[in-house]
Amino acid sequence: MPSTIRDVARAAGVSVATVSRALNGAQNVLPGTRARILEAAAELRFAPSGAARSLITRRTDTIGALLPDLHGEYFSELIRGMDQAAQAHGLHLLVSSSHGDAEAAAAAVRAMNGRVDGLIVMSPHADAELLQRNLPSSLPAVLLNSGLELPDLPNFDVDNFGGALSMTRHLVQRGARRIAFISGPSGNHEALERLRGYQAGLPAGGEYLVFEGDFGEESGWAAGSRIARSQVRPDAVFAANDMMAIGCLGALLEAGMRVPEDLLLAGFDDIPTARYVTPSLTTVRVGIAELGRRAMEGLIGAIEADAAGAVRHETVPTELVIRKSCGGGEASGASIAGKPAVLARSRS
Amino acid sequence: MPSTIRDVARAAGVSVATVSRALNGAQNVLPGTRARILEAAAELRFAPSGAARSLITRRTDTIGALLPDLHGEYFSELIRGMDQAAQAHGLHLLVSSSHGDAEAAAAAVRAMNGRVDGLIVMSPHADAELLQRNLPSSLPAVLLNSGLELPDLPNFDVDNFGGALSMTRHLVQRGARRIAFISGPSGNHEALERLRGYQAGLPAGGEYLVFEGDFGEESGWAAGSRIARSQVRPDAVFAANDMMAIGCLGALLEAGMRVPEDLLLAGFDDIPTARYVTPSLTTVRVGIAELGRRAMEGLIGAIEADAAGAVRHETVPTELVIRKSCGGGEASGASIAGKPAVLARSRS
DNA sequence: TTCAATCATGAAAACCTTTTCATCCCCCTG
DNA sequence: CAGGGGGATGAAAAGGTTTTCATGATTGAA
Repeated sequence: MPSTIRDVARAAGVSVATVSRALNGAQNVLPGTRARILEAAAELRFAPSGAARSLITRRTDTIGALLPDLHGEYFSELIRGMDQAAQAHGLHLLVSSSHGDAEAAAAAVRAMNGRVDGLIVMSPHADAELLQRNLPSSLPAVLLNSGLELPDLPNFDVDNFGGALSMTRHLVQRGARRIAFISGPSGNHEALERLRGYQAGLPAGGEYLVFEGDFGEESGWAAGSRIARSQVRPDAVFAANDMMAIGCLGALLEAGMRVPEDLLLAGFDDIPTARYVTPSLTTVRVGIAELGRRAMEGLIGAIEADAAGAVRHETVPTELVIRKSCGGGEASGASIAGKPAVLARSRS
Repeated sequence: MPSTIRDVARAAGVSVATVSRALNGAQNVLPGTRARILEAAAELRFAPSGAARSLITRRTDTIGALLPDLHGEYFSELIRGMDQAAQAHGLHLLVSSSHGDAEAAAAAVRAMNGRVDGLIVMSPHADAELLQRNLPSSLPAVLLNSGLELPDLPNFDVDNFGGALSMTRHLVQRGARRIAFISGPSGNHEALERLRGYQAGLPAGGEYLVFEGDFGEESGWAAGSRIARSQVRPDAVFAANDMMAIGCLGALLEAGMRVPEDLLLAGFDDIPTARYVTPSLTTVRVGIAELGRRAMEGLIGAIEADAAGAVRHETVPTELVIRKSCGGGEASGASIAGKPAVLARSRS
């Protein structure tokens, strides 16, 4: 059994109140007393029980993050950004993931009660009604990439539309006339925004040419095969994320096509791998860690302000990263160790 | 203010004890009573306070993970594996990272007291003495990749030695005579084990040829440049991790060398990117998620057994993944969407 | 019909800390 | 010298839940 504040008090010959004061750095305790207490605490290896403390304090110094998944570089970066901001404020991070259905998501939300001071929610199942029903009214929360416009919950997302728009225009500027788009899963909000951006970026009269994908590498490969075989080949392919672009690249190369000579190729996200494929992949950089950091900062702000006149909606800008797959960018060698080049910054 | 069990009791016209019983699924409560309570709880959006509950229960249903960093695919995978196992047991995951020095690591350990039921520690600063001093004696813990042999703490690590040994032998078998090794940071336990494996795998009289690295891409590039310029060039390079191998590859290609025609190349870890570089990278696959999962399972076992006659030390085996950078493996196209081929499995 | 046993329910303790309020001592000032 | 003020300390309440023990009722058996 771990030692309690009582044990320390007894050992130091003072009351528990004094121990609490000494340990929490209150000034009104005599230096001698404090020294005695500190020594006793160290001796007994005392560490206050977080549970008891948060029960009375009503603070847990912990932020919960509800994520749909933990797979891949995207979430790694997201967690890193969130943790960084949390750490800067002396907070811990409690992650909860893979709640496959709405029921599990609701349970996850409820399970956070009394364990966290605030919640970052990123879940396809977290619709307005579910949140309203399960989120304890007193628990501050922010949404991530939700696509929801809730009156009482701030939302943080990426400028998917603006990024896709810039990229499409860039491809046009590079001389592409027929630009194909490999879409993400149809229900996905981010995928839809990127599709909208592509559409908006096409020149007047430009052909709208969409292949369905699901953000997975395989679906990119499938689309690539179809593109390679098509009668009138597009002269550029823009995939809604990097993994599909990479899959597509594999199919194109296998079909004997050359990138970027025969076809320009672009992705979205700028996952680390994008720099290392051959040819290196032109893409839209999303500050994923930055997104996580901002969401965390926003949440912390909401917690502290309490009566939050805070930000309601924040969109993280994107950057075009031009590499060899669309004929631009760095030399082959440099592309491996070099930093990504920044061409344009989307509207924020 | 969130509603408490008291509010529910009042609303349902019963005592708090009965509410507690009903909500926790005890059998000794009349169906009618239970229904009334459930309804009242839903109405009030009641969710029990985790803090209060763990105070009395002495369980938090949370496992803490102390990590040195969150950067890169390695930790993403590790967290995923840990979370997967935790979730399977209905536990949450509390991550804590980037404690730069021993002091911060100690503080992080102490901060976990009363917040978690167990601790997974992976920290270069967590030496035996620090742990002994700061780990509450009652808190179950396991070590990850520590290189420490502590009598009372189970340790989980990867078979770094065996993996490096297999890879070195494989290179020899492919005909390599002069095999260079790019090492990891000198203080790092894993790096040392891999170096040992390389050394052990060299044929009798084989030349010991080590370039210093630090696990970063840049250091791999630097080593690659030196190798390309060297008088008597090695005919194979084995890097202690994939990032250095990739950096090395860039330098070699820039120097006009061909891989694998002029030089075989191999890495260690099998990070996702390894499949996508050109030529695809031969490497040693480490089941990172598997490692995380096992550590978590081991910890949970220790918690439940309590008087743990449990596993003291577990080493996760590695697999050789043969790709094109050493002249073997899949065709170029298939290497992008295909699964990694497994050649050999290291001793466990 | 009566006694015992079973079972649902309630009262209250326990978990461990922080914090308020009261107490006490000492020192300073009038 | 007396009174007051300030500062260190202690006693006790509060926080929300689970759990033990007691109580009362209902049911079954003798």
